[in-house]
Amino acid sequence: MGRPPCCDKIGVKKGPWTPEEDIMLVSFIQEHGPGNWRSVPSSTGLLRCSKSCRLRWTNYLRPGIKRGNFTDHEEKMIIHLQALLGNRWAAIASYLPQRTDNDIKNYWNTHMKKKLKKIQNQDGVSNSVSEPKGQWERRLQTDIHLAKQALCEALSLDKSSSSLTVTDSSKPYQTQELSSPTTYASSAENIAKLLENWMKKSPKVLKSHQTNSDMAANSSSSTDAAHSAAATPENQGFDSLFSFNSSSNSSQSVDENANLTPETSLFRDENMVVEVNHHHHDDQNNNQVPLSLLEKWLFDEGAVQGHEDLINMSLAETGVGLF
DNA sequence: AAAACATGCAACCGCGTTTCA
DNA sequence: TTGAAACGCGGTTGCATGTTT
Repeated sequence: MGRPPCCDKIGVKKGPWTPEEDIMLVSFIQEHGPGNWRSVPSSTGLLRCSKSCRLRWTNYLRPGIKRGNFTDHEEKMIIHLQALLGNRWAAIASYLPQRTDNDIKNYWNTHMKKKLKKIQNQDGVSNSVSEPKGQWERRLQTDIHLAKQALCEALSLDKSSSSLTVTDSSKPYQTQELSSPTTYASSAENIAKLLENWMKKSPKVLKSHQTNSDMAANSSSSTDAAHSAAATPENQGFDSLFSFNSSSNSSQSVDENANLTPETSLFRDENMVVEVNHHHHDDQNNNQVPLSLLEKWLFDEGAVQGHEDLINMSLAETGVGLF
């Protein structure tokens, strides 16, 4: 008597997303912002469950995502953080703002496991990466540090009069701004790039998409639009479609987003932003009572150090010593 | 050239947690 | 207070692509 899968309803489409669907989803998010996923399928007409929409956005369409080619630094971060936190991919991803948890998980399961196994075989020592001794203690300590950091940043948020810039305390290395329609621009670039790649594939791909019965309703017009748009170097069709605020960064490629701006990093945790956006004043009013005690606790042990310090501490503690 | 096998990654599934009526 | 719905996360799968035989 398990829970029925949310996507088992009749008429809910599964499988790879088409460019048309991506456009529909991004268009909706441009207007309404991310979050409130349950209303997305009905509002957009997408034949997808809300879960699928959220996943597509967070793992693929969200601006600021860097794909492929993990750098040495990122790789080391992942190894150390995995040793420290275990398979808490979302937590690990919070230290790598341009990477999604799914991406990191995939990278770990494919590249890293292999690499580490190789290294372990070379050393002839069973390493502690998978489940190091005392991991629970380290995990607990890390969580405490993160919690302190979150509180610290919440306090500074409350104290600052600025309502434009907030920091998601659970997402290190990031700054965030209030959500506005203009911040969704780079999604268009993501899609444009996707479409380019999509069109580069053999025509059979296109054909397979077109023959999909689920697309029958709107294939004639939208597929043509995608085709013509992707067929031109400038993706003109989509330029017009995504003409909103494309001037500020339209020349950037997805990879160039590697230098994450506050604008793009906004999407690291959309719900949090929306939350802040809507309830910032409420927070200021409602959270004051317990903070004095928390402040005391925080500052008794000294100011919470920066994220770098946390990482360094964690890395020193892990003693993985792979590099 | 083609079959078999390996790899990488997007997407799905199940379940614990949170939210809300 | 409670139960249903939604959210979020980690594990897993399926398929397209690349490599080897």
